[in-house]
Amino acid sequence: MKSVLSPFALILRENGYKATPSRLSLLQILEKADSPLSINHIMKESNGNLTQATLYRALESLVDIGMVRQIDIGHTHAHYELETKEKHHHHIICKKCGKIEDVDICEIREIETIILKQTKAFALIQNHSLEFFGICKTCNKKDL
Amino acid sequence: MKSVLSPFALILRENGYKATPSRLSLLQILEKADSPLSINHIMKESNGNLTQATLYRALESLVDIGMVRQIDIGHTHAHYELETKEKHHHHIICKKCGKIEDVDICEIREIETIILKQTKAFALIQNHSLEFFGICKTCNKKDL
DNA sequence: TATGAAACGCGAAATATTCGCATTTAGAAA
DNA sequence: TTTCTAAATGCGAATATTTCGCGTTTCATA
Repeated sequence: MKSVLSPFALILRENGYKATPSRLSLLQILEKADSPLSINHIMKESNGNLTQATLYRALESLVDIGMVRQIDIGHTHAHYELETKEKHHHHIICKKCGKIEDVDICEIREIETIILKQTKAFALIQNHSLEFFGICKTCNKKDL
Repeated sequence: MKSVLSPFALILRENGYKATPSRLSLLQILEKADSPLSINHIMKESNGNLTQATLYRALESLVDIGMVRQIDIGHTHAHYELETKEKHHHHIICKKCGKIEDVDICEIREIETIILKQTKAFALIQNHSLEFFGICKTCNKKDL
């Protein structure tokens, strides 16, 4: 009886990584999330399926092959989000309360082409970060 | 004898912060730098003029009023750069060797206008992060 | 189903950042 | 100029975040 590989498992193998329970469980957690998650958040979600060291190592491999995106939302620790071609997006973060909203516009690919034409030193661009920081309407009202 | 205030000192005061030696010295270090600096780097440059705690606190205030920009170049610690209207720019970072080059194009202001029209939750955008990650030509050759 | 490289778990080490509190200081006010 | 006070600093310790070493387990290939 041959088991069917999940799409996630398939991608992992294609990239030379083993489809381990840790990685699959991490991917499932990220898949359910509707905003970038911190290490602590992921640990709690995992219900003991993930060790801290394993989580860091799993994230490293997934970021490496582009399945996961590491995001800096202005804290002293990173956040992580599933990266898919269809849902590629960025964020706007409220500096007061931390609220996060997705930003779907991304004309960065075009800018990347221009950059590669201008640069003398770089051969290729693999990815980019783009986040916006501001004040949400709720916090803005409170400040008057 | 009235002493003349430096431009940096003036901006600090306008924003309600004291123009202390720590802050001015930090600003001078950042002014001389040609790429975003880490805490360690700044500490070394400062030749004992800055304590670690003071440095973190100084950076916090300067980032707060927009004189300094905190930049994530994909390490586990932040980097800092002087922010000026005239020289606003972004970066492209080599994932292999860490080389950093400035990217001068920035059409993000226009995107910000669009975002504010689309969003229901956000009142204003104060700043943004945008960095590109890729491979420099030197590292790219080595990889063949 | 045996095998080896890759991944894991554990605990400790290394980094990075923040905090508490006593002391000093910038800058406003007298 | 001198006085005064909130703000800023220095020091050392605490906290938070990330990485590492190493013995054990497991995935995936043959």
